[in-house]
Amino acid sequence: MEIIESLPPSFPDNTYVAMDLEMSGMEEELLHRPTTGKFACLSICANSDKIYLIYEPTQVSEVIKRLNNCIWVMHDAKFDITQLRRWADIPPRRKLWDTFLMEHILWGGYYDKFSLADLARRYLGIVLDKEPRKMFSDNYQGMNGELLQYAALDASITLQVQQEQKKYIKRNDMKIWHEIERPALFAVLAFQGFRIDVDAWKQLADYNEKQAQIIKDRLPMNPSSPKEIMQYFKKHGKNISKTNEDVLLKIANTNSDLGKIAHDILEYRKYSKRASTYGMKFIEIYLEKEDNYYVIHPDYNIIGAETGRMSSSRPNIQNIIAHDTAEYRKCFIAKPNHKLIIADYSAQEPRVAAHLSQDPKLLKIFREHRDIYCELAKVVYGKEITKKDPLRNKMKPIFLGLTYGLSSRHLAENMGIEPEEGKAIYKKVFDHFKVFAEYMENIKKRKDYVRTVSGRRIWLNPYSSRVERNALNSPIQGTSAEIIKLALSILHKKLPEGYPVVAVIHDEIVMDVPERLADLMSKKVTDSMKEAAEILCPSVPFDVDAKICDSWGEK
DNA sequence: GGAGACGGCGCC
DNA sequence: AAAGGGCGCCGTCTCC
Repeated sequence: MEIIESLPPSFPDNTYVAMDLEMSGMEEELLHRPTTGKFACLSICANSDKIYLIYEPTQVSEVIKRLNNCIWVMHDAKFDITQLRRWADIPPRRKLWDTFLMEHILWGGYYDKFSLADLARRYLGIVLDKEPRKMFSDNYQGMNGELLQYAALDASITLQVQQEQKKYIKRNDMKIWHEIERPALFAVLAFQGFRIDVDAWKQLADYNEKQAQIIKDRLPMNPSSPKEIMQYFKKHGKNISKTNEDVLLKIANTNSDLGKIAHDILEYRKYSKRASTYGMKFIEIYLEKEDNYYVIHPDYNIIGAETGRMSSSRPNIQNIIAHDTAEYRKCFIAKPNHKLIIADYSAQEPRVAAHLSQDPKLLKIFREHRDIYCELAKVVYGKEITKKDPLRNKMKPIFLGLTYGLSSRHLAENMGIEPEEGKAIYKKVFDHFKVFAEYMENIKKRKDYVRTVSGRRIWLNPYSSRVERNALNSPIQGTSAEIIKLALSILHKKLPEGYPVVAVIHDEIVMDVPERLADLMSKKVTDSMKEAAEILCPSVPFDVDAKICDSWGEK
């Protein structure tokens, strides 16, 4: 391996060129933000034996310029591009190969590890020593011989992995990359910060911390310890093997001393969850000042789940409390003189299921824009109900449950009915939606892989007890994920300058736009979401609800 | 003292 | 007969 400590030349057009950026002194919690750390080096490699290294960030823009017509190969390009944009203009580009995302497209569900070291071992039989990386984070003293080797090797390995991956990549995998994942990557890179009402959040954090402490003080054990809870209950004549909400709620409903304890533990759990997961840490670590207000920028993982769903972390914005209270989402607000647009698909997964199964009765319901849950009530109870009927909410878990293989027994438990009744409900639903039932029966037999509508493979583990449920659910969840990703990128292309998306939550897009543009932007996001669904699931119309609000917590 | 598993629970 | 699909984060606990 020859290391050349200088700028790379201009390679011929469409040369695969691996790049790997090393940063020093990055804060662990903020690896996804261009706000901490310093440029250490960039290694560039078009031939795995010859690596160019630069140490000066001032040279980044020249490198970018010289390599503009090459196909960039990066392992987790989201990180490198986020950081490199501190020193050079890098618009969305077609000529990009992300070995990390490509590996997910190829082997989602098959492997569960996707680091460069994992890929090096899988494809090249090389065991990478990740120890030297620590020298970039702790106490960085500038480049030395060992670090130089390490940085150069990463670029070389990335290129070699890409060359191996290429042998497995089929035409359709490239289509998924170029039409779904790569555009979604650049859309996510363009997300803007989500403003937070810091004072309101702090007040919630304070309050819940205090409440949790009050209850903890009067309990005879550490209520955060399932072990201690079980020991305590055993000592008082009640054997339990789990201490989750279902179990404790049953005890809490008995009129006894233990019932009071169980009730208190559940209360404690509620407050302490809010004080910890949604507490001060959320505020202290991730806040960024922007003009005279504060925003957060979560880290979106483009393929966060094996199904293709995105995930979010640092902080996870996709699990902010929504059902019990709106006060948390009310802390997410529009910027000064702006409005939030909250747009979500109505019954996205049932529509996807209709498209995948081509069940004529399901298709008819959606084509006539009827409400799937009201229709379900008709099928199950023979009752015509309106959207306001409380029965409608009871129907929701039925269809959702079906799509991930919920057993009739658990369905009955959730609905608070007898197991036989649960069974009867399933029978009625399957008898009515016959083609859907056949689709489910067929797909759950698969043991190798299933596909989404784009043709993405999701590998199954035939030895897992979940294999049937995964087979049922993955095409539906995975297709839904593709729809929202495509919607994000269609919207991105409509708004290349200043893409005002601030969050995406599986079937929902949140934008923060100047008030005067609110109606226009609301239409743009709605149209983009409908177009995306139309492209991937053309047999079903998708309805989108869009609201213009001041906070995320408004109904 | 740190890593990782686990129980638990927030969301879609 | 049968752990309800997918995540990330927290505190606890075990192990090294």
